[in-house]
Amino acid sequence: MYDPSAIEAKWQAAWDEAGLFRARRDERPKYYVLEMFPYPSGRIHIGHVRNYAMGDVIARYKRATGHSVLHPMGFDAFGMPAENAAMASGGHPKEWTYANIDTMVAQMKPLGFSIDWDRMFATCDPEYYGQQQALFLDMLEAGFVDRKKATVNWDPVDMTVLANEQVIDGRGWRSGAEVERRELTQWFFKISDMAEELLEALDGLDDWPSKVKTMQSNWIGKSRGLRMGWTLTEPTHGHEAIEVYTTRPDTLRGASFIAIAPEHPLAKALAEENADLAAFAGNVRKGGTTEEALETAPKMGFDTGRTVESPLGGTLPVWVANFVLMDYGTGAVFGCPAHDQRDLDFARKYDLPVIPTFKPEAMEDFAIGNEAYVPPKTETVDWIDQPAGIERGTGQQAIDATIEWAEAQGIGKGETRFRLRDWGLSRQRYWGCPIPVLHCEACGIVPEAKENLPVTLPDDVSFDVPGNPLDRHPTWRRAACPRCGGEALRETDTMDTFVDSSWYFARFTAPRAATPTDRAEADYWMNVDQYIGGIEHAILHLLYSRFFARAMHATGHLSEKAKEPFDALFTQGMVTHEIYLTRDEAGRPVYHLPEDVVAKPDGMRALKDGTEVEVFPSAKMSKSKKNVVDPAGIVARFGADAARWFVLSDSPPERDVEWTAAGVEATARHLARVHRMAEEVVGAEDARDAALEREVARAVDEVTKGVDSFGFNAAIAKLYALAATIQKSKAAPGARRVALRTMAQLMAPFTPHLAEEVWQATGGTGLCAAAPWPVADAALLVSDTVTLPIQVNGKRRSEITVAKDMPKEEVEAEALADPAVVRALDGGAPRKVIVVPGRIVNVVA
RNA sequence: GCCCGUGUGGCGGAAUCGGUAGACGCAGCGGAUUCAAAAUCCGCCGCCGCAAGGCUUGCCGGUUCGAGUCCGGCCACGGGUACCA
Repeated sequence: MYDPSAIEAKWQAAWDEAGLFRARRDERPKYYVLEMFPYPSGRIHIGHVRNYAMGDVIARYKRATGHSVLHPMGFDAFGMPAENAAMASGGHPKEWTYANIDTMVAQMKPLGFSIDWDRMFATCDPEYYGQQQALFLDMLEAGFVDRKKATVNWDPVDMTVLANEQVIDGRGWRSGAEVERRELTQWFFKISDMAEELLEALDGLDDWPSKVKTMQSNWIGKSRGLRMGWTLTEPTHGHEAIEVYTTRPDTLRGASFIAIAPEHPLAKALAEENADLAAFAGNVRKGGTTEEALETAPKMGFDTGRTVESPLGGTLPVWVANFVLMDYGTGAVFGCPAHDQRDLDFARKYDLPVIPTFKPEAMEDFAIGNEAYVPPKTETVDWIDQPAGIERGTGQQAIDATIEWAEAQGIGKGETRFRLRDWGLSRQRYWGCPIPVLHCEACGIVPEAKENLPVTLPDDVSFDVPGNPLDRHPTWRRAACPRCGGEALRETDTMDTFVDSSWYFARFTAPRAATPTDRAEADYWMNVDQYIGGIEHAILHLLYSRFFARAMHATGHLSEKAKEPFDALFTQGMVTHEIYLTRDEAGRPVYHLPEDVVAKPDGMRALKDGTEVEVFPSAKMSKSKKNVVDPAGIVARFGADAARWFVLSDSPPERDVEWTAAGVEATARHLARVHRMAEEVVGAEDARDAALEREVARAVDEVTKGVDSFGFNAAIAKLYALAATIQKSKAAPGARRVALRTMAQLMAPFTPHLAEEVWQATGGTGLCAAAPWPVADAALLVSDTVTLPIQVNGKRRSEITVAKDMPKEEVEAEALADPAVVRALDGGAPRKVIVVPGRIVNVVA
């Protein structure tokens, strides 16, 4: 009888006792596998199970192939939800967070992951964030840190800064007030200084998904363009010209206006004497700071009445426009409506000229309607009075030629720019790592002395009023200036939680060290050989970690090779589930948990009262839609092995997987079958069977390849097939016993507890988790015949089985003699016969 | 808006290099066992068609002896968009 609850606890205790999962530096090659650590939201969900099951497959497999494995776990424990919980129910973020961590660890341990729990930490442990402060001070000293203005979401009613997700349709989530953009002085990491290096090093990341590299490359956004000054017809407020940067200098002749950001110094100066412009600027400041909000906002402009001289003759009007951002380039652009949709919309709205500078190759009648003409820069077009003299050529040729021309004319200068902006790390929040600096009246901004670290968060805070509790704390801010000893005030900004997650992988190599890293440990364990996490982290987290690893190398905390900290990256998909809902009297949706719904012949019904339930297609599990599955319940009913096997079985790891009750039940049935098969051969003497040995060898080969290449679903499919083969085999019990023993090893990364049970029942020595991975006998994998499909005109008509090394001519003759082929040819002679050895035959009639 | 993905039977999905589309699993159907049921075991199972055969990988077009796979255009859905993590 297969009883997961009994065997799983037993084997977990056995592994613990053997200390199998404690990472040790020894003579074996090391392997560091890491899953992105979780946020302690309350309980683990089935998506976590899938993520850690994948890492555990790798960890157990690598251990079996003779590696010394580091497989740690921790918690990304600072962040907004803890403060939100404190606001909602009056607790303290610290208590909430640590209680959640306890719950989640208690949920994870029964799943049997081969984690070195001794290394666990949370980023909100003073031991961790104190080292983060030390790291920050080293980075400050090394010139990686800056202080400058940044734009934030300001809630004018709550008088507080809002996160982007707290801005809903341009309004504050609590106050409902219209949010406005406001500039604050903030701390920054100078990641943009590293843009070129972060871009170029992507090339070396051979084991990263190319989509992630493409996304990062686009995010960094290297571009070559032209920077030029447009002379104001009349100098004003100390401005003689407007500096503009453009990546499309080839469209210079089509420029019909200059647009500057509302925060541009010239716009600000003009607004001081023009109430209408000031009102306009105030108006366009409304709304959130996200790129999406800015890009999709209706385009608005204000004509300043000023003009600039065009280097090509004539003058252009100067507008203030909401779609020009001070953070990008110079805060000013020229508008070329003919070849930019945004500029065209703007020009149509405000009746500005639309001047084409090129048209499709060899086209006579060409006019711009309400759609800008924007062909790829690689397409050849005909140019109209192009200043650099191009007549027919690609956009890229014209861009290069125009930059050269502009430099020769002294109009402007070619310039390489990056889209990547510096990383603003200041947060006006309590539950984060305090930035360890002081503001001293005498000395200015002074770094805290390292011996005073950690700068810990005060516990006596309240969340009944909006804003940062550190700001209003009666005593916490006051401290002695480390330089002059006088009175100083602590910085009350805390760090972005992305800082916490940008070096935790390094800390795992020596989680209790008195410095951020212990170089001997870090040099041994780094890099992370396999990193596994969600695609949602493709850009920010991974880019910030790459930056941090470089900064940590520069400050002596990591070696040269760790500058790219993640050798291989795998991005896994989500676990989804159907959504069940009924309606209340007012027609509002009422969501139901999967366990509260039952399938009846005529559809889904609510368990409580039998009401008919509407079923919506699977979507990412979310608490609000109640389409969540709690792993604790699954483990209790079906066992950890069933949960682990199922989340990996049905879908390729990089894709989403749909959780279904039927699926996990089928898994449980299969695992029970395997258990039964092992019981049947207990006590048999080992025996041999050629057919079984061949099948086992094939399974070893395919499962190994599957595990090596993240084809977990394919490996599991093969394990299903192997179980069926063994079950149906007429071979002696002893031969099945041998086959099952190897199958236990192949199953061990997926269902480690059941594997131990089968291993023991079939006479395996010691723990299966400690046994070396099986190797397939190459001689058993080859076959001397091959079956070839035969196509006629690309359609499959027949197949033939021939010797593997049969010459092409003989294969062709045999194929043409095939009755089905003769019939398909209908007496006609083949025009051509294509024989792809070992693959296919195609007869062209 | 912009960047990156994904789209294959009733369902989840397979097809590692351009070479038999639908492995494996679910659901369904038929049978064995059983007094009966559960459990278990065996078999069938893309669509249309009595059959021969035809059709079929989101839609439209292209390259090729041959396209789920490569190219172009569209549609839908998902991720990211710098203060959610």
